[in-house]
Amino acid sequence: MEPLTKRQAEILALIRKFLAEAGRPPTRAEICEAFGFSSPNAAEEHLRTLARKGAIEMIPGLSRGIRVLKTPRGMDAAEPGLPVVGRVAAGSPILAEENVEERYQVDARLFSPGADYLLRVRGHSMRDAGILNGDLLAVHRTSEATSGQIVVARLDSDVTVKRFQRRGHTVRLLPENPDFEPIEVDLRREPFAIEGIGVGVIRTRPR
Amino acid sequence: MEPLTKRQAEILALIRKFLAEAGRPPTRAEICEAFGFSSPNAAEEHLRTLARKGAIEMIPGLSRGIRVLKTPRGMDAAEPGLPVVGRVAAGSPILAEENVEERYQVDARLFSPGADYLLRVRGHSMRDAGILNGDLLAVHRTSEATSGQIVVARLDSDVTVKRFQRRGHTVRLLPENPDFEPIEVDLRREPFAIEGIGVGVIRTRPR
DNA sequence: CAGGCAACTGTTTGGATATACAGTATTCGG
DNA sequence: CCGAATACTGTATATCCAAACAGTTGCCTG
Repeated sequence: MEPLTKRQAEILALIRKFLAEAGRPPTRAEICEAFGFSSPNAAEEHLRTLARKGAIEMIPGLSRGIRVLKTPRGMDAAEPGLPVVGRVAAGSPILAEENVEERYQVDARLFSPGADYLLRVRGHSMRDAGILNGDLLAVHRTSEATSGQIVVARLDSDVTVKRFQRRGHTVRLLPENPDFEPIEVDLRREPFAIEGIGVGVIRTRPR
Repeated sequence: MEPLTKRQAEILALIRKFLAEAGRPPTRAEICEAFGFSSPNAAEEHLRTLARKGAIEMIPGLSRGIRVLKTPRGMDAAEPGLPVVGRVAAGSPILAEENVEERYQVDARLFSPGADYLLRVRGHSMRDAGILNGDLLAVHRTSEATSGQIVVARLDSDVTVKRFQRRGHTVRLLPENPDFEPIEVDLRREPFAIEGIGVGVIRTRPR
């Protein structure tokens, strides 16, 4: 998005505020009133500029036909909420369309660092970490992890959730359930990638 | 709010949908188009009825001057999201202002039945049910529970989370951790009330 | 069976709104 | 110093829109 001048940013902020408080986009006249303009054309030209720069969309002929488009960062404001990723097809990117089951609107402030998606956990290997079969793991996308963190890892073509431990060329993926065995990966010989780190859990039904 | 007829509920649903998808309230004409009406007066009369019944507000003279008012259950537009209840002061209602730490916007569709608030769980007595110290328990407000459900119960002036079991005049509150002892309550002699049932869990940091 | 209500059709009107056109002042890069 | 862009004033107008008025149909209730 092209950069906005200070005044243009003020206009955009007003549109957002109006939308949030009144539940409808402002008219040219209402923008004028808010800023003290005496001509509706002042508002009209600001709107045209904002539309040209990609900040808003104007629907011709409609009253209050203003739409605020995506926010500067976080390209995916068009699809609000966090995507729920189920079984990940072998070889496909984790957020590929085919893997997304649904989207849930969840407050970003809940997790830090912020969650990028929710992964539906299969199996009981993380039971003792309080992550049960069917739970949604809130995942922050990153390829870096430190020992002790819970990671979403990709092995060959399998995606798994385990506690991460690294020693030199060896990565150990530790389950949190004595019934399961740790996985050892030799980074020099086997494919391995971290898809993200666990930053939270959402369980949608009680146990 | 006065009950709506089927048709009126459809109109209200359309307004909500329009608002969510287009980002602005519909005009009379747009309502007509959506339902196949050939007279704007059909929409006008529906809107008047909805306004009279308290479902919407109409601002006279303004184009698209429709506001959807609070929905029947606990989520009013003024205070969006679910309140987080921390330590509950003895004797005070669980949702009293002083007990609410914060509010988080969380998609209502996540839980069924719907969650009314989030209770911050203290202690480890429900560890084996995957509810850890510091977790947020999503609670559906009700005073009824069936055996086996996880309940938020009030004993004397203490609020606790346990698995519910009832036998005649006796209620047993079962922890999910062998280090803790079950609590027995004789309903004829001791104060006891169910505040709600657990419908989900949110953990905001990994373990 | 009369009367009320829900759910429409059809028409009209004044005010609300978007939008074009004609100017003015200021700033800024070339 | 000139042209372009920003940031406005002021005026005008076709169209959008809310809202009123006059009917119709079917259903339910007393």
